[in-house]
Amino acid sequence: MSRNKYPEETVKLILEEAQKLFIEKGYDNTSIQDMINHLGGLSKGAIYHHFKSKEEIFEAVCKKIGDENIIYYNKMRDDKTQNGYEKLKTMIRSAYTNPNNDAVIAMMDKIMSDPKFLMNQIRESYEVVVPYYIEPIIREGIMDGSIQTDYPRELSGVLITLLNVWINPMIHKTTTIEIRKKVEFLGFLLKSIGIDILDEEIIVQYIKYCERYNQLKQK
Amino acid sequence: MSRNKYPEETVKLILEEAQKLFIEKGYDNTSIQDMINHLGGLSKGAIYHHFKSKEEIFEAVCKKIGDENIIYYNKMRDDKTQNGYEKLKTMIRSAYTNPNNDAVIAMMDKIMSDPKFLMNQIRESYEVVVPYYIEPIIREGIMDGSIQTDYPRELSGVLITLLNVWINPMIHKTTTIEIRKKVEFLGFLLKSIGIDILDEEIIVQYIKYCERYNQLKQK
DNA sequence: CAATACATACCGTCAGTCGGTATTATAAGG
DNA sequence: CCTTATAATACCGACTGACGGTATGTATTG
Repeated sequence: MSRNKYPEETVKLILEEAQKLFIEKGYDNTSIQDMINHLGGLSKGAIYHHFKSKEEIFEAVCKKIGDENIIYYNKMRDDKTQNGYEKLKTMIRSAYTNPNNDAVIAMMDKIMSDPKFLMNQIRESYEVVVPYYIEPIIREGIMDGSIQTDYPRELSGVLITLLNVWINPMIHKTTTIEIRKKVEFLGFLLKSIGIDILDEEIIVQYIKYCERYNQLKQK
Repeated sequence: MSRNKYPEETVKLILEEAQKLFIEKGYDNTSIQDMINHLGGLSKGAIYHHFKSKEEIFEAVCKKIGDENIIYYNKMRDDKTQNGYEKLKTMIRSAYTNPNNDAVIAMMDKIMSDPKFLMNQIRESYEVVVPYYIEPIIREGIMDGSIQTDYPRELSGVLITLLNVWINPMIHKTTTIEIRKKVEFLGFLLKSIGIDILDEEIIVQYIKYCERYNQLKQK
């Protein structure tokens, strides 16, 4: 391929293809040669001109995915029409209502089954999502009186951990019956520490989401 | 090396060396050649005679580590001198009082920093530790009246998740001040759902453990 | 003599390198 | 303002060393 006047476009092409392949086949099973084959004429030298290692490509892809999510997070956090309690609810719901189409579920599943991506996801939730989104929303809820707690930071961490890890069907496989007990218990737990936020609507939506995931896995 | 009359001894040697290297350098950075170099004369053919892949060696090492832990878990679970509540307390304590020597802390840290090992650890806690140890102990506590809950399974999962992931200094780096708030909140949370189990003694021990870990990390 | 426990040479694949080339940006001189 | 020399950049593609894994052979055990 001939030299591109705007190298960012080449970088963008590489990252898009890398993301697609990483999600499709996992980090280890995607080779640089794979990327070259899908990039129509672009050479190995080109890739290594823009990135110094496969690892650096991985990190750039993670950042790209993170940046895309942050657009939605910002919208939710800065929404003037909702109070803290409502925002937190929206935030929780967003974890499994956006991905109601099967493609996104499949993508998430691939990501979660790759330890490298999963660890990145967990770390990012503690380093970005909690301090810049969940905690500020809870603090807003404290200010406007819609949430009561003395531990906004810790509550955020626990909430994210349980949603991301414990209740995540992609990490811990569960049957439909177990799912209901788990999410009901989570509701009871949150209510016990002052946040009555998992209503029947959210619970039902979440169970539906898990069931859809289990269906997809069986095939 | 000449043929060994007792091949299990060769297998044991390989696994011991593999475990040492995996922990020291991580899974990806340990090569089969590394193992050969440390196994004094044993060849690649020997390794691949006993294991069909590097992945299989990894799984065997994980099983080995798991089996070693299970000995301690069995002792705690089957101890006739303690009731359910006391056993659960012992179980929680064991996570950070055994490893009071720096070598074990360093080992755990290495394991936690390798996504492959970490995922294995999380999965095993859900598939083995919860159903065969934590949940039975909590059920015993319900029977003998020392623990009150309607959700023994879910409570076990939440407990393990928060101990293993959220409060784990090796996953989520925290300062001494943050540690105290986190563990206090965890105590409050558990108390709110009916298990008043994190007393001042456990809290202080845990903080000491984290501080020691942070000291080791600074060097 | 059959099964097992190894040794060794070898293979394909991979991430990464390096010397080279073509294109663009920069800047000096007319 | 336009040319021209020079430097910087974008990219090529053959090559390297290391890796996981295999095939074949050999000595030892049962």
